[in-house]
Amino acid sequence: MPGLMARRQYPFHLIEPKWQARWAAEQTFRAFNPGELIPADHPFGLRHGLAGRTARPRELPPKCYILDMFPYPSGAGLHVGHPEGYTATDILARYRRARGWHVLHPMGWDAFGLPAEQYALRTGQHPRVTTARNIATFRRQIQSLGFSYDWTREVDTTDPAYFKWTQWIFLQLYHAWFNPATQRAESLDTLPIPSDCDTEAGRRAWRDAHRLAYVSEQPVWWCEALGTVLANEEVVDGKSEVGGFPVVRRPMRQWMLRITAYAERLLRDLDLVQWPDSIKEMQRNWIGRSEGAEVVFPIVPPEPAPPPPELRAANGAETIRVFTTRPDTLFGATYMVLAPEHPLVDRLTTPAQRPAVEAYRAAAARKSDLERTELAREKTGVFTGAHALNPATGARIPIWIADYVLLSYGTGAIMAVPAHDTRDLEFADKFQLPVVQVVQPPDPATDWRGFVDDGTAVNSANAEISLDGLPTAEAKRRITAWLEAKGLGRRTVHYKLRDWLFSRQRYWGEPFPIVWRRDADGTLYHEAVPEDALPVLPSELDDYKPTPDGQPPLARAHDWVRLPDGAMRETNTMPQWAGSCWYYLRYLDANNCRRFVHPAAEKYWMGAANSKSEIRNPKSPAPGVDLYVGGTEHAVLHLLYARFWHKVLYDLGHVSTPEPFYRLVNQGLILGEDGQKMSKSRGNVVNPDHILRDYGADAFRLYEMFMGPLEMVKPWSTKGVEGVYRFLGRVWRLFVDEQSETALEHAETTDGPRPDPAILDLIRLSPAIQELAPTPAQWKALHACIKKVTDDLEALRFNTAIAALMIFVNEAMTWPTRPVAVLRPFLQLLAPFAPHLAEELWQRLHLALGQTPTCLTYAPWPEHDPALLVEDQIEIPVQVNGRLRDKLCVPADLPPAELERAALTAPKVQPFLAGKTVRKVIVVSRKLVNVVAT
RNA sequence: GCCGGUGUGGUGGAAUGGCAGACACGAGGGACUUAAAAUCCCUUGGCCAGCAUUGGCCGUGUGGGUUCAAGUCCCACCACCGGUACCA
Repeated sequence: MPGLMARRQYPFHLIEPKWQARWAAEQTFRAFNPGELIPADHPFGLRHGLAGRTARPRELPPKCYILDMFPYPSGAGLHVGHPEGYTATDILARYRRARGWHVLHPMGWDAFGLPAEQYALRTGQHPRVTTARNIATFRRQIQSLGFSYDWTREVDTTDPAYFKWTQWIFLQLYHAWFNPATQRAESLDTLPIPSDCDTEAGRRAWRDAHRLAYVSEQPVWWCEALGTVLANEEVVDGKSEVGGFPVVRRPMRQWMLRITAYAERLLRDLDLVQWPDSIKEMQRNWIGRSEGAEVVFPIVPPEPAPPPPELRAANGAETIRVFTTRPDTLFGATYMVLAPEHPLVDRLTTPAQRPAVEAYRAAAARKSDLERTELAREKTGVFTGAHALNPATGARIPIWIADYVLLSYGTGAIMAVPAHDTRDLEFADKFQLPVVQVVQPPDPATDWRGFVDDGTAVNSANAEISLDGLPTAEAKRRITAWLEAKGLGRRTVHYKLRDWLFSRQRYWGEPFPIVWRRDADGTLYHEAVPEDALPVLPSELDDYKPTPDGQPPLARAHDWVRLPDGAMRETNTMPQWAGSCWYYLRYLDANNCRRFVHPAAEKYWMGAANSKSEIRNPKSPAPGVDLYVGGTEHAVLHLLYARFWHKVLYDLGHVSTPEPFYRLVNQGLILGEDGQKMSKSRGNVVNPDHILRDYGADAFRLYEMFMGPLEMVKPWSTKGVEGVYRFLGRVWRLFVDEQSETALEHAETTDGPRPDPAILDLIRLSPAIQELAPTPAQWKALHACIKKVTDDLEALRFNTAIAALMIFVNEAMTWPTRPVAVLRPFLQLLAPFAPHLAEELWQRLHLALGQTPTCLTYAPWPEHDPALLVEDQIEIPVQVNGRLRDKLCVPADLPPAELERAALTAPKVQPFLAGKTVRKVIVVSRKLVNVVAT
C-alpha cells in the first residue's frame, strides 16, 4: 500500500495483475511460425481468419520483428533505464498488432558473465544458482510491467539447449575461410592448398592459418585482477572496462576470430541499414579505413658502403615497409621511425647505439598502456644508428625508434614527414631533424610548417618524376603509380579494426567445442568436437579460480579435460559477447532442438527481401529485425560482433539477409532526479519496484514515454510520474461511476490485504456514458486524437502522442454526456500505452452494453476521417512587418483577395498602417497574412 | 585535437520557415472540507503602463547573414554531454 501517498487514483493494483494473468493464460502475444498450428480460440487467428489452422508463410500477415537488447540479469534487479526501451518497443508492438501485422516481440537473458562467477569465487555457490535467481527476479519485474512478449520464445544464453548452438556457430566459423576473390566466407573445403604443402602437418597448418576462428600466440591484454585476457575493445584507458583493474600486455595462446576479413563489408553495408548517424559513424571510426600506399625504403648497408645508385629494393637487400596516407609527401620524408618492438630494430641498431636503444625498448615495455597514453604529449625516441634511402630523393635518412609509432597499426614503421605531420614535427623539433616543405597551403598566408591538409605539391621532383604544382589528390595518384612501376610500393587500404580476441580464462562462459591432440611428431594441434557431441558442457568445479600458472579454471577439472582417447579439451571459454551475437536468431525458433533456427522461420521473420528497392519500400516488411532498441553502450562492440557473425552465417547460407538489424534506435539515458547519472554512491537510484507499487505499471510506462523524446538523455522526476498517474485517474473517472467506486473500496477493506480482482465487477459505468450520436465537436476531438496519436506512433514520438491523449481526456471530462462511439476508439488509442487500464475499461464498456468483450489487443486500429477535421471558421493571424497585430476569424474557404482586404481593414491593424505605405501583402492561404508597410 | 549530439519559462519538454512556450511538473489564488488529502476552477516567460476584460516592448546559448517572416536555413563562435585519439 502506498503509505505516504494520497488516495489511490484508480484500482491499478487489481486491474494489472488480472490482465497480466489473463494474457499469460491465453498466450495473447504468442507469435506463430509458419507451419505452426494456431489454436481455434486464439485472437490472432480469429482476427486473421487463421484460427485452428496451420498457416503457410504466404497466408500469414506481414511480419514485424520488434526487438529489445536483452538484459544481463544482474543481482541489482531491474533499473528504470531498462523499461524505457522495453516500453517503447512494447507500445510499437501493440500498435502494429492492432494494425494487422504479425508481431514477434521476444525477451531473454544474456546471462553468462563475470559477476556470477566472482560471486562464486567468494561464496563457492555455483554461478548457475545465482544466475537462475537473478533471471527469476528480472522475469518477475519485467512481467509486472505488462509487456507483450511472447514468453514461449524466452532464451537464456547459459542454457545448454541455447549454447549448444553458440558452439555450433563457432564451428561454422572454425570450418570456414574468407575467400578474398569472392569476398565471402566459404567452407574450408574450397580453400586451395599450395603444392609445397606436401605433408599432412603442412596442409593442416595451411588450413589453420585461414580459418575464421584460429589460434594465435599474440600479445594480449592480461588482467591480473580478473584472471583473464580482455579484447582490445574491453580495455579502456589502460584499465579493464569491467572493474577498472590494471592490464598488461602479455603473449598468450588465444582463439581469434577473423573479423578483419569483413572490415570492408562491415563498413559498406552500413549503407543498407537505417541507424542513427552517430552510431554508424562510431562503427566507421572503429573500423578505421584509411587509403594510402605501402612504400618500401631500402636500408643502407652498415658502414662505409656508398649509397647504391639503384633505388630498387632488390638483391635481398633489407627494406623497411611503411604505410602512409600521404604518399604525395614522400619527398619530404627526412627520417624514419620504427615502433620499439619492431622486429628489424635488433638487426639495424649499430653497436654504438645499442645501449641506448636497449634501454629505450626496456622502458617502453615496462610502461603500462595508461602511462603511454597519459604521457602521450611529450615525444621520446632514440636513434638506431642506421639509415635508409628515401626512394624518391635518394637521400640518406636516419632511422629512429619511438613509442609514438605503434607496432599494431600499419606496418609498425613510418616515414616521417615533419613539415606536414604534427607528431613528426614535434619529434623533429625535439631532436633537430631536418624539415622540408613539400606541400604549399592554398592560402599563402598559412605557415607551411605543420600544414597537414591538402594543398599543392612543391619541392617534389627527381630525374624521373615531378609532382610540383599538382594538387594533393593528383600527386598521390602520380607518386603511387610511379612507386608501383618501380616495384617500390603499392596502393593499400589499412584498417584500425583488429581481429577479435575470442577466448577468456573464465568458468562461466561457453566452452569451446575443441580438443587438442598430438601428431606423430609430437606437434600439438586442434580439432573440432563433432556436431553430434554438442553441447560441450563445462565441468562442475569446487574452485572457480584460475590455476596458479594462469590456466583457466576449467583446467582444474582434470577428468573433464582429458578424454579417454588422450585428447585434451580446450579450457578457455568464449566471451560474453558470443551469446548475444545471435540471440535474435534463436528467438525465431527458440525451442528447436534440431537446428539453430528452422529455415522457414528464418525466412519468414527475417524477410528474404534484400534487394535495395525492397529495403527502401516502407510498406514491405523490413529485411531483418524491423526495429531494434537499446542503449548506446552497445554502439560498437555488440552491434559490430553481431553483424560480423550474421554476415558469416549469411555467406554460409544459414540466414537470408546481409544485415541483422534493419532499423536501430537508441534510447537516451535516464538520469537521477538530481540530473546526475544514477549510481549507488550518489544515492539517486530509482527503484522500479517502488514506482510500480505506488503508481502501477501503466503510470510507470506512461511516464517513461512522457518524459521526452526516446533518444534523449533526461532526468527522472517522481512528480512527473504523479502527473501521468493523475491523468490515468481522470481516464478512469471518465468511464466509471463514483458511487460504485466507493462500493469497490468498501469491498476491498473487508476483503483483506490480497483482494480478489473479481470485486472489480462491483464497478458500474458512469451514467454519462450513453449510446447516442456524438456531436461534431466530439467527433472532432476523437479524430484529431486518432490522427495525432497514429502519426506520432509511426514516428516513435511517444511523448507528444501522450499529450494528445491528455488533450482529448481534458476535453471529454467537460462533456455532460459521453458517447460510446467516441470513448470506445479512445480506449484503443490508449491501449498501447496503458494496456491494463484500457483492457479493463474496454471489458467494462462491452459488458455494460450487453456485448461480449473482444480482445482489445487484436481490435483493428481506428482510422481518422479527414472530413471530420475540416474547420469552416479559422483564425488567421495578421502581422504588420512581421509582428503579430490581430487575429481574424474568417471562413476557411475565404479567397486570398478577400482575406487581404479583411486584414488591411482590421481595426487593430489600422493604427500600425497610419502614415505608411503598404508595399506588399503576403497572404499564406489558411495560415497567415503579413503586411509590409513603410 | 577529431567525430557525433544538445542548448527554448522556475522544471521536463511542444512547435511541415508562418501566432514561441502544446502537454505536464512546480508555484500562486479560489471552490469543496471541521481540517487535511484527493478532486474541480482560475493565474503562471520577463519588463513597462493601466481601474479595466487591456496595451506596448523584450525574449529560443553568442555574434553576423538569408527571408515579407528564423527556435527552425546559412556562416562564425561559446558551453555542456557522449564517443574516440600519437591510427601514420
